[in-house]
Amino acid sequence: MSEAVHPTTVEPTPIAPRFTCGLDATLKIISGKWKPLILYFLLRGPTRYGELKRAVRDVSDKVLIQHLKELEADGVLRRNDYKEVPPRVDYTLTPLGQSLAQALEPLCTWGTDNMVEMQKIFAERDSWLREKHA
Amino acid sequence: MSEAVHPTTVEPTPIAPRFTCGLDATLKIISGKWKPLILYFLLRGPTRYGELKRAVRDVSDKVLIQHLKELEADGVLRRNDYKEVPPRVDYTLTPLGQSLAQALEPLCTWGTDNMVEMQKIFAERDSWLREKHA
DNA sequence: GCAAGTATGCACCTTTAGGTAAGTACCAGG
DNA sequence: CCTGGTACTTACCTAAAGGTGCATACTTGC
Repeated sequence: MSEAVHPTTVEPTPIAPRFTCGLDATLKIISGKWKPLILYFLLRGPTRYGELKRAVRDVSDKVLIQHLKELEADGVLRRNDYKEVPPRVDYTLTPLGQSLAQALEPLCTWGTDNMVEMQKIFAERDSWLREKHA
Repeated sequence: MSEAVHPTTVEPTPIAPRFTCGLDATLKIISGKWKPLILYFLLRGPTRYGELKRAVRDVSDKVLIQHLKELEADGVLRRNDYKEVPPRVDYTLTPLGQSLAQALEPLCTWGTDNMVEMQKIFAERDSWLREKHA
């Protein structure tokens, strides 16, 4: 590599900004197995923890909480604790989160529109994996 | 809950389709550290392996190839092998892939629009992690 | 009085996604 | 003739993401 020839040339910013486009930034926020689902579901309005848990099927408590905390720290949702005796908490999208969730809609639509092909693809994918594993 | 009252009502399909909406399906396809980036980049037209590798910074050969294979198997892109002596291969989006990549645009836009806030958030996130780890 | 539901916290464990480093077959260029 | 570039492949390893199960503190319903 030609870089190795240079005697450690400049490069004064070790902080790599590294954005192909805004996509990198977005992905950093929504990466997490259930995060897109959570955000998208919250478009329906304030949601209690329990509801969310039931909505986002198969998510474990640990991970759900963890994701919620991260999303809150990232400023896309807000946690509301009503300080009631049987705990009562709900989650809302911030304006930022709302716009993000809306940006997810095309993906949702795409999935819906191509549901049939997806079914086929997943079926093939599964049998393909089975062969490979056996 | 009133559901518990019902004596194990119907539910004749044990094959769980499990789609909150099409989002689940979409996520199954684009989940992979670099997949969204790959798809989005391919919107620019046929791209050789090397170009792609250089475009999607920091991706390793192993993973890039792997992702490309999966995306091909999922029918969103096509691999073109020109069977030439120094290998020459390029990748193109299928119509399906094209529509998918287009559905990613809002995410990209969102990231760009909120770049400033993202910078702040990531900075805070990092120092937050550092505290926690130390 | 005991189970269940509320929203979590924590310790532990497994899985797997991704990275590293090597090798392949072939050719062009210095 | 040896290095570098093409597009991969394979074996191996690690870090991290996610899952499981238990505990909490309080209340209401059976």
